[in-house]
Amino acid sequence: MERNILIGGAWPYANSDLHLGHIAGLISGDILARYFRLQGCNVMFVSGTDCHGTPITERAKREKKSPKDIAEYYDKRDRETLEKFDFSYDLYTNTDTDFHKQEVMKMFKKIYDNGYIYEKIEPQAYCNHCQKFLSDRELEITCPKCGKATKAEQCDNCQYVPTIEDLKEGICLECKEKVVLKDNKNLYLALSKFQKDIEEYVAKNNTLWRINAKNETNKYLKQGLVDRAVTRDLDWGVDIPVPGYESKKMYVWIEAVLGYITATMKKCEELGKNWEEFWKEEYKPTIYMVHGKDNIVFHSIIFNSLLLAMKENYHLVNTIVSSEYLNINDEKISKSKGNGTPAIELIEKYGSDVLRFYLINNGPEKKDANFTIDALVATNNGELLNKFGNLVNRTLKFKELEEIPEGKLDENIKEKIEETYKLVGANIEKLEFKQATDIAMELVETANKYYDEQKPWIQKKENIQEFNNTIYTCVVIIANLANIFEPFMPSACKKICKYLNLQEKRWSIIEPKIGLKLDNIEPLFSRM
RNA sequence: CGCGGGGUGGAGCAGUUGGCAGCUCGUUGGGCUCAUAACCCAAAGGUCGUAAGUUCGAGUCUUACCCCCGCAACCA
Repeated sequence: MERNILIGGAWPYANSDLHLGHIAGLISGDILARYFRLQGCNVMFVSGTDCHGTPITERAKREKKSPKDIAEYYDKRDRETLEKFDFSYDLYTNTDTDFHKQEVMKMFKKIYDNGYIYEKIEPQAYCNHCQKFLSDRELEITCPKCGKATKAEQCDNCQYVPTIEDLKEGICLECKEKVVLKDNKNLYLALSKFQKDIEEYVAKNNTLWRINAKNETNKYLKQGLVDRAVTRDLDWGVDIPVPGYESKKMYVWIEAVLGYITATMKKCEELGKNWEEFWKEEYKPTIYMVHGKDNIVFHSIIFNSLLLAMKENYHLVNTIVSSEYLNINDEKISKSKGNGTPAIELIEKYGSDVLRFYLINNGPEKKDANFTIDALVATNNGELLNKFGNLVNRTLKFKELEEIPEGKLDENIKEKIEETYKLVGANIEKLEFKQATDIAMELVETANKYYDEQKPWIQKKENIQEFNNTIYTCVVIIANLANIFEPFMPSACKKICKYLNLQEKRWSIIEPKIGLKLDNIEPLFSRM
């Protein structure tokens, strides 16, 4: 039976350019999507730009623009970036579409009607001058414990978490006026009701999760799940479909994660497919969620709770593919350090294959990783160009070779190719992407070794049939490398497909057409 | 006892359930000339932070200790 695979890539936040760290995390999704497509699975790979939330409204205010302008600008930038990195999303949308908002409101209403969203009235800091309720981050207080000034979320200095009483003395960060406490009503998601369900779900499903996802999720479960406010006093976002909440918007994390579903619905509508194939229990889908480590609990706990709260037989997330962080030159990526070079600038300079390969082979798969230009150059010139690129070149551009000769595929090589498909596939499914690329590179090395042992430059003079066998065998290897490397370096693979006129892409051994003219062969990679 | 990550040949790293210590680069010597001076073979180089423990056997598990890195905000 055809497997239904849903892959959700984290939604980039529309308030700054994507940097290499984002790509390092998201690339896993594209590997999975491309691999499962080659396997012939029914794949849906979705993502989009997250247009809402306070950082965007704050930025808009600073730049004297509308939040919509900001969101639209970065939505466009992000699309461009991801496209240049050869991300193969079935749909990349954004949260500012009417479709998304309408569908999310329906889901929210359903959860409300099911009794998992409830109203709570509590005192909250209010600024009379700005005429609005302030979130803790918009409020400055003097820490009662250590006496220093701090934002009201948590003391910057001593980690003290302020109580509501402490906020009475706070001042509005925007206008510097003293605030008052005033009753405010908000809707809360009853996460506490799902404690048991989520515990059971995690215990049953986490065998394939990344370690960080297990640890982080268990940490929250151990502390006990706490209900979370899902309405915000903002004017930019998705409306609340409950009477009395006309002036508020939906908490961005609730709305954005539901985007995985709305995006699937949208794409399936276009294709005339049934979106439930990817989400409902009866279709036995496999659901992957791909993101950085700070996103873990939103996907493992909140998203799954929302799915349960709809009570519509949703299948829960199977696998949390959460990466660690990427450092640049041994430093954490941060705007103040100015080392978060937009990924789009790097891709324009270096191209997608080498950056993708580097991020997969040296990326933050299990622990924080480091990126340096020196290492990138080494990967490009050593691994890719000298080994892979050169194999293709020395074979297809063999002196005076004009077409793929009629030859016999070496039996040992055939076995090696078949084994490589098996092992690379198994490692991709285990989320061991680094290991997968290492095994794929082994086939390249085997090929170069075979080539040297056969000495085709001598065979050509002494035994033309042996020469043909050697070249043919190498061409077969190259053709199959175009499949095996497809999840990692689609652009180079596309070039090979063109050279060898390969029509069929699949996850098993293929043989190219004998007699095909070898024209216009260009190097796969260029020296840096 | 704040939280978390890490200490493996010259450098950068893998080592997934404990079973002869691997990879890339670099170094040294050799081979080849098809290929983007790329390819292939061989060699040198590690008491796996320290100490103790569990075990037939530990880089891998337990305990103690030493050292390095991150933890306002922006930020995956």
